[in-house]
Amino acid sequence: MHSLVEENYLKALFALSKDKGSVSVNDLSKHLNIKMPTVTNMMKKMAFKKLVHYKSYKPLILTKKGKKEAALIIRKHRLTEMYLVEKMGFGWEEVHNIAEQIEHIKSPKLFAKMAELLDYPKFDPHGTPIPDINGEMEWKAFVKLSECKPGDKVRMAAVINTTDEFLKFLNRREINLGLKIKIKSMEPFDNTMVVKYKNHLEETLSQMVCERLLVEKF
Amino acid sequence: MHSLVEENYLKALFALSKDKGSVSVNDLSKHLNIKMPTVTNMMKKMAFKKLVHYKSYKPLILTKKGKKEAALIIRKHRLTEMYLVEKMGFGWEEVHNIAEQIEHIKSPKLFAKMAELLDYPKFDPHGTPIPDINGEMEWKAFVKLSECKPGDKVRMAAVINTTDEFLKFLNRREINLGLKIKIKSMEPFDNTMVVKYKNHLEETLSQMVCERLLVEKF
DNA sequence: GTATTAAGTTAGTATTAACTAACAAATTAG
DNA sequence: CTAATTTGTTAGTTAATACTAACTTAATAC
Repeated sequence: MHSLVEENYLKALFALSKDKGSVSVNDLSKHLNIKMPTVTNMMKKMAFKKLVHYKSYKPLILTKKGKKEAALIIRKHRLTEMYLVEKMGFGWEEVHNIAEQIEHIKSPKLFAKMAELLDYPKFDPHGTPIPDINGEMEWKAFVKLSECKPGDKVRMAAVINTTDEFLKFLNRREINLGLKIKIKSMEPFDNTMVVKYKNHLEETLSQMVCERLLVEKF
Repeated sequence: MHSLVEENYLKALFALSKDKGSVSVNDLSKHLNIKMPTVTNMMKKMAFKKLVHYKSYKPLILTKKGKKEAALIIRKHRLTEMYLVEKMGFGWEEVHNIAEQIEHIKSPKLFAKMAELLDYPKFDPHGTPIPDINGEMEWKAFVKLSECKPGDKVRMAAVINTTDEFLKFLNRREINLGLKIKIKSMEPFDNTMVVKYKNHLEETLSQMVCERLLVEKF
């Protein structure tokens, strides 16, 4: 089994790679409040254990195994949070620290029981998915940006018909996977959308563009 | 705060010193499955922290502070066991390992909530006392059955050192918590006791058994 | 009351997971 | 395109907690 420390690295890698699919040593270092050399060393150790793909100076990428193990820790964390709130009467703001500790408990039975008592939830009350016992999450289906409504907050999930031209267009506007976008308005006559993201306070996207961007609502 | 490792030493010291008040390095070493030199070192460290009185070649004695900290860990252990059984539907045999881990969770709130949901129990279902938030236990009223005299009428209050074997033994004889027992006689040479209860008109209990049964006189 | 055995200690080593200092590679800016 | 900045790595150190081997003190046996 893995140490508590390795579990925390796994969790951080998983969380940070949500967006880009990979993580820099620097990001991980900052996120965990652990100096970079320590992170580098740990990555070598975890690479040896086949939890992460590691190449000097290259971004860190979780292996399939690493992703699954991370998901199982997230599962324990989310089940615990939900159990504490729904069954013990805690407030949502109180449970994070407790779950942060309980997620490391080695006892399949305990978490199986929590899941049972909570009726095998697939999402927590925030709508965040809870991985199942195999580490699989049920992502809500991706939708085209063109199908969203003003006010929606979404995250970039995929791009359809990725021509070079189109990717350059997206790059120029700093639109990339994982980007959080808020939809400000939509013109009904030509289906043009006005959106806001990062430091782009107002960006207009044509219907053609909006139909090629798949997003995840949150 | 103390490390998980120190907490385990505290707990072991507390458990082993129940009877004699002090513990040998050797006993502690065996109980924790840790070699003696390691124990010696740890005792010096814990003596520095005022958790244990340590003198070379002398028995180990918990300080007042050490006793309190140990009791608070026991409290967390017992509350957890009880919560798992009463509120989550676990069987008693399943909960020990889980409680062994959860007892190290740093969250006064979590255990306060467990205590609340269990109605601030002073004893677990085995009759074992649960230390309160100040580390104080209520077992003053109880005496060992072996310390009673013929003619005494007593009520079963708790069981010390509850191994599976011993619990089965008690079950076979229909001895359980709350049972009223009358002491008929005691053999002075081997301290065997003859007692009477329910429809058992004459039952003989060895000294070993009598020392493990805590009763309340009335 | 010495000899043997058991218990306890000292010294030195290993591993895990952190750190700092110094250097190297990659990226960004002018 | 070179210089400066940022990012990443190497090397060496530290603290906690374990170990073994060797030695000392205490307990027990005859």
